[in-house]
Amino acid sequence: MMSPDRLEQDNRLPAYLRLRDRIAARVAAGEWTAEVALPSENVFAREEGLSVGTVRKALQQLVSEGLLERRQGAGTFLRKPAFEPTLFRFFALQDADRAKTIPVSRLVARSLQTAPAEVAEVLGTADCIRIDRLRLLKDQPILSEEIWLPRARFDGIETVAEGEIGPLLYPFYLERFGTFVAHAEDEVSFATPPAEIARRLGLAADAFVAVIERTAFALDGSAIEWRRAMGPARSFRYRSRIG
Amino acid sequence: MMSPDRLEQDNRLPAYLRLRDRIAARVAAGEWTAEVALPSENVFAREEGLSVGTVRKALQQLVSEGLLERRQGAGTFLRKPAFEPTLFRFFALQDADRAKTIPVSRLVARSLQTAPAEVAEVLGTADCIRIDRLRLLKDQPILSEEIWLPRARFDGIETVAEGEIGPLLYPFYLERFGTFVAHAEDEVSFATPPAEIARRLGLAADAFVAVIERTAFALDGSAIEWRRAMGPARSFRYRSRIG
DNA sequence: GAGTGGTCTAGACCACTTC
DNA sequence: AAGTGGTCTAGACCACTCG
Repeated sequence: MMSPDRLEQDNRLPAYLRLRDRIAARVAAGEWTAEVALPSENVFAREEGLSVGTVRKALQQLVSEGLLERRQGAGTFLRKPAFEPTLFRFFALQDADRAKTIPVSRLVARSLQTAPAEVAEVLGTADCIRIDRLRLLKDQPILSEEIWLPRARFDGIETVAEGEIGPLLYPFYLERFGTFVAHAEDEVSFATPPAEIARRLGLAADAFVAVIERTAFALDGSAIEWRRAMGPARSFRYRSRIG
Repeated sequence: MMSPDRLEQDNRLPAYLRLRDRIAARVAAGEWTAEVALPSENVFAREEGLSVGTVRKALQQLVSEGLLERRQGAGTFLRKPAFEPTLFRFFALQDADRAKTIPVSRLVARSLQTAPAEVAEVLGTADCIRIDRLRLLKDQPILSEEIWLPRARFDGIETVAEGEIGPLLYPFYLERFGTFVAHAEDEVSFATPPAEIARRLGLAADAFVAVIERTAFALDGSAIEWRRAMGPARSFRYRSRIG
């Protein structure tokens, strides 16, 4: 209707799923940036030539995926902080105030690299960007991260000024590359760190670290990020909700 | 309609939520045990005096909560193995076949106890049953668990024959006490174990263990179980899906 | 008070499973 | 062929937010 030139995949998916994708794309394109309301159900229904019930179903899909939030009487809004909460689950928030003290991020290195086989298999390509990042809480290094991104999707991120990126990567992915992280899979384990990592974290050579390996996925289910984070085992806490 | 003597809480919740609770209660009561279909949408609608759309919404709630599953053309079914998958996330399945080798469970001790303050606060009572359990894979102890249950809900579980309980507790909670574990919150950390636990696990005194502290919740959101599990850190893997 | 999302109804047609 | 759940429509009324 609106843009038949960019029809994407119209392979007979239900109307509410196709609408979901269309709205997600417009969100990613930055059409309704801040905390401004999206069009109402009725407006969407008229514009898209669908019934209100179908529009509602599409919107609620996006709510359940964390992209939007709806407030009765007020409207439908972006949920920019989406996924932020999950970033706090790594750290031992043993501060007196376990407030939202976002750890400071310091980019140690960024470069184009050929991903190791394990990573390339997950991301579907070996043509990658690697980011090494150190995260600190109160000047104490608490996490050393190694992040792999497919170059096709994140081209140029290796040269973006560090100040532009901010402490949280997922909001930046959305704003800059239109890529929304819909879900992720984590795997936590325990190991002795490589010497280089131990040094970065200020640990003894025979210390132990917790290891979090994460694969992040876009709305369409494709893997868009692989990362491995290591932090001192003693102060490590990982929170998770099941079910 | 059917049993007005047990009206529970009719505090003006939406009809579809009240129906959800009614169906969940009947499931818990064992009304449709095996892999037999539940009544169809139309039957429920007629019986409950609601429209099909409302019945559908209640059923889909239960699907999203993991109690039921629906198959187009076939019907609506119980999902007994609910929550089983999450029980495998603890273990390093480094076997050649990473099949569903359920670890063997051995009950070490069961007794009525006053719960420590930390646990009592979560469960809402200090009048508890404590279960100590050891889990083994190929005769190797891999997890030592300390489980706290509110006595009001699980009275008698401390004397049930061990053979009746089986290796998985959550299905047993459902079958015996009508308590469905709807979700849980885990917290993973690493520590040096108490001497007693180290001994049970066959570890050196200065070894590291992974610690999983879990609170499990019923459908109505009340906490029904607290447990702490410890296992050798080196062979530990914890998988989690976010979002 | 106008507009929003939340609930609920009463249908229709379709895709699928089962017999 | 009959019955099931999945999609979609076109309304209704309500609870809530906001100007």
